[in-house]
Amino acid sequence: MSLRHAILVLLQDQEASGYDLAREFANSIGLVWNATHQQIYLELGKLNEQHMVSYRHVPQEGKPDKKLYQLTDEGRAELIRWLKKPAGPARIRDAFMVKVAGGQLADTQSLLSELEQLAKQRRERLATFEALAKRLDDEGLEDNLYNYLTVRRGILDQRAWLQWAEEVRQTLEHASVGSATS
Amino acid sequence: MSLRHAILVLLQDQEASGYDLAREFANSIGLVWNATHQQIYLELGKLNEQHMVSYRHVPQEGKPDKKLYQLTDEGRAELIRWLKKPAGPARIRDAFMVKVAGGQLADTQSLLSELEQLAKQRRERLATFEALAKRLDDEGLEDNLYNYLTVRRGILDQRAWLQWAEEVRQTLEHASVGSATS
DNA sequence: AGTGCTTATACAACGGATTGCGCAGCGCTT
DNA sequence: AAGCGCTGCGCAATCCGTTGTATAAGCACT
Repeated sequence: MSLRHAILVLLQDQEASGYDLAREFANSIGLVWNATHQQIYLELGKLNEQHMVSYRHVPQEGKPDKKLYQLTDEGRAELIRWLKKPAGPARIRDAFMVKVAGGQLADTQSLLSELEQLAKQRRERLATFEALAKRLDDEGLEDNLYNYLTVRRGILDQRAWLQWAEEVRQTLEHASVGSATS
Repeated sequence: MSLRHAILVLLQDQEASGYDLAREFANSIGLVWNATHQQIYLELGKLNEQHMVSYRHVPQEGKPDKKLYQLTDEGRAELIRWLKKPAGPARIRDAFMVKVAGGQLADTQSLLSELEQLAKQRRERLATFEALAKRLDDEGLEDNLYNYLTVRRGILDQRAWLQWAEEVRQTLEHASVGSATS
């Protein structure tokens, strides 16, 4: 029930279009809360009706017009109210992990190749986050404290995942050498 | 769309009742895929209709009767089919992280106390997982390989989170000393 | 005696989320 | 010239998920 609050948090720093938000949900914030563009446009509509956000229409050439949304005082008040309440428990749906848990019935090779593919994505993300963390650090942490901490979470998460992936790789390669050498 | 497959994975090892599964979803598997009991009972009903699982009725005294479900050949086949397809992207909804991202507007002290509360839970989980990993190791990894790897994921995840929490604690305590000493 | 937890299953209602479709034009590649 | 991908918005249907409620009995605590 707090996609709305994730949006309000994003709008706290800068005004943005639905499309901008969708991109942020696909990258940075997406690691913590994901949403598709349909969901976002719908929620922006509701937030607007409830006077939590307002928008100005920006005509563009070559591209479709856009609506730049910003927080209203009421939106900011709602956000502050929400921040005071304890957060609900985190929910995850990680299909790959379910596959690992059921690994006995799976083909080890295809599991390993999927693992490698995911590891590649994680390495890229890690690089992005490390660059971003450095930039925020250079700009001065005082102004970017919470962004910095969020990015740090991303970094530690990627590293932990990659470390685990390395363990899995070694374990499964040994196991497959030991049992099923074609 | 793969709560069903998570259930099939759990039933792969042993027959279980809906209630048993609900407990597993609240603990081990819940870190990777969460579901409530209503969802589970509903899905078991559907899986039964589709002949992916079967059950035997077990009368009990003092407690309500239960249905012990097990995988059918068709269920196992479906699971194998699913394991071959690449897994969909992981989805997360972590409200606390959204709160951290919006931390500028929050009360630092209440954020820190919520952090400490979550850290406590994570430490407990970590201890449980470490004990479980040790037990699986003692029993022989060959038989428990995929369970072991899943538990390892849990361990590394808890450690990474706790490390981050420590960073946050230090950062925010310094910051609040620097700026807002009551 | 009353309250609340545990075991065990299940329905109903609502709201949130995913999927599919549609419009519209620009720029790049094949 | 056709196809693809990006920017940008949006509706509709359906599916998934959460919350509330119900039943039923035993056990522990107050």
